[in-house]
Amino acid sequence: MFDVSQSEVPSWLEGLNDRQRAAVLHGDGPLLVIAGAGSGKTRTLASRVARLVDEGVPADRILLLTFTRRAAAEMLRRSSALISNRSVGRVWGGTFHAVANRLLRQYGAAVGLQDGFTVIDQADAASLFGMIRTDLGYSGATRRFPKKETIAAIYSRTVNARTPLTETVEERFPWVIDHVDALREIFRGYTARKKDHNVVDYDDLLLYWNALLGSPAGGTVRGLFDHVLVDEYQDTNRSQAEILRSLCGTDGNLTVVGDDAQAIYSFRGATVENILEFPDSYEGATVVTLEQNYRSTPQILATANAVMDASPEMFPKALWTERAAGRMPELVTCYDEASQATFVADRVLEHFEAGTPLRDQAVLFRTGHHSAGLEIELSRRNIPFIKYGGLRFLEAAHIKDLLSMLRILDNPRDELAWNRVIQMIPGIGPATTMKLLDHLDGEAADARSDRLAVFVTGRFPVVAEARRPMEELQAALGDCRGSETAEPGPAEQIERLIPFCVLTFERAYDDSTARLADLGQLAALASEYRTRSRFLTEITLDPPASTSDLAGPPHLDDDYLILSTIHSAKGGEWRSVVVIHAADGNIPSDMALSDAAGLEEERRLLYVALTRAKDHLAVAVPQRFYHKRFAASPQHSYALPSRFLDPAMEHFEAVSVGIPQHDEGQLTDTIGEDPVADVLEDLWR
DNA sequence: AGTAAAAGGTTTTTT
DNA sequence: ACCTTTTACT
Repeated sequence: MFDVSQSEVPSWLEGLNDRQRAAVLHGDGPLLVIAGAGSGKTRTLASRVARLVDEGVPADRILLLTFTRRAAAEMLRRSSALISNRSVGRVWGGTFHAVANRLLRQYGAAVGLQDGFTVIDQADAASLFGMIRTDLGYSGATRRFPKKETIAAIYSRTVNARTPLTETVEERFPWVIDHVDALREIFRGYTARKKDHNVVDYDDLLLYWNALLGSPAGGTVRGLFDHVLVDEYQDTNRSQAEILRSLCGTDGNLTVVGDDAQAIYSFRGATVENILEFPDSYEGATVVTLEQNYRSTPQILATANAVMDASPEMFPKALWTERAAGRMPELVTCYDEASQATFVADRVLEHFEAGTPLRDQAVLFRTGHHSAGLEIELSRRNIPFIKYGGLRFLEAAHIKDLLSMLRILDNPRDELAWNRVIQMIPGIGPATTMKLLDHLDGEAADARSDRLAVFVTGRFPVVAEARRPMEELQAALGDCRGSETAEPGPAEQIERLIPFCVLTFERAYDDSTARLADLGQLAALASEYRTRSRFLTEITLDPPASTSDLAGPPHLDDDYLILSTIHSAKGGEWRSVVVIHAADGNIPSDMALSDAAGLEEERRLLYVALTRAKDHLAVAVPQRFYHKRFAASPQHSYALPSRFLDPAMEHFEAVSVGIPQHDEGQLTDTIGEDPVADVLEDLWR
């Protein structure tokens, strides 16, 4: 089977174990690689791509689908390093969504998509749902109607999981069960509105790609690729599985790699059935299991395995390692969040002094805000850090303002963008905006033109305070549009729009200076793109990690600690990992307790977190934490370590931090943590 | 009539 | 700390 002679072992086979070699050398037909945590999955996939190219498959006929753009870039970089004479640069690499976008820009007409469509992100989708909800009169009339974000989540889940609306609501959103009929109406309106505005959302990208494969153009698209490789297959949803099946057929050259023990995206409609049922769906599929872990010490691996052993696993595998023994993982009981932050900062500096750069250390947590206290402590101590997950650059209101202006230029039918931009003008609210847009559309229809053209040349009676900003906006948009032949680059357009922001930010934001500075950052980012349209699409499909979270002294320069949600840490590995807020209620999250499947996913989440560590692992549990339910009266309560840690207790070394002597062992008897505060609370009650 | 300020309620995780 | 609804003010 291997006709590779000993004398000339290709570099893409060097240092691989037997299982990995089998995956790399697998010929045609479906291949499933079950790759346990740290089992050299990336390397194997990169080697396989290298082998294909080396053996003559044209690079641009290979499709590599990954979970993030970064992952694709990293894998292709490693592939390139493994082959000497040919380039791997033209491999189609990226997320399902990015590839769908690329294909639909070219072949979208076959499924009724119009040229120049705009891709909207989850937040935009939510805004659109908000508009429709108001238009249909569900805002004031009905009590306790779900928030627009919730509506968007229900929609997305229904579409991605392909479950009927009623079922989605019953199982996942039982508290809105009374509004199913209203939701149905809103969803219909949403679909129609997107078509009107020539916009597509994330879910549409997958739906249209799937539809494209079933259309007359399907054969052409299928014919583009000789090999398709998919990473993180356990986190694909039904739409994605259908796309692959349609793209490759049941006996095509499809390689999927994943680990059912690391499935953590079911909230997004991902279904672990995709990977579990792969051998049935693709008869004759070869299955390769990678079980040797190259990442973690035996102690860390034993801990993670103990957590996972309590869960029923469908693909049996036992991770093992040849690595030398290391230190026992620590279970750190902290008095409160403050002592947890102190512990983390101390520990990070300790490792740093001992030679582990900050970027080889990570702090992981369940939700974005769990790092808030730590971030303050790190800033105070001048430890630079960067945070992944949680709030993003793109989600900030002022960034959305500016991007909306670019979107108007790009797609004058983008209602969402128009609404946002026009309402930036002082003295103009929803009612005036609606009137203005209606007026524009009327004029545009008469003149057989678009509303942008009418807007930049027209004159509109507005209240005095709105006059100057309005004129500035018209002039700026006009300049950005340029002439038919010469349009300024995206960065220049942003610069041109800034004066308008100067006029409007003052009123809208109390920290307008900082926000204006961010726009400069955005321009810098945009300068790397040739066209505005490209810039807009790329930034919504692959949003940058936050920029302003950097702090710290110059001498540490490019080194920074990694803070990340566990979800965003997927695929990462660090020499030292600290998992914080590992209390029951956080992991598992209180909200996941209602069904068994949700609980299991939380367990896998913890497993993913623990298996990121190479040499050092610590799990911190603050005993006392504050509920800020209503900002008025913060209540504190006691937390226990995550229930998932119970079966792993013997693998941990117990450590306590910040617990006052007299408090130890009698926590349940404590009456009031802060008697003075309690007295005052009583007085104000 | 429409906008801006103030009060009131509030289920993570992300392409 | 944020978004939606209510109230006040132009």
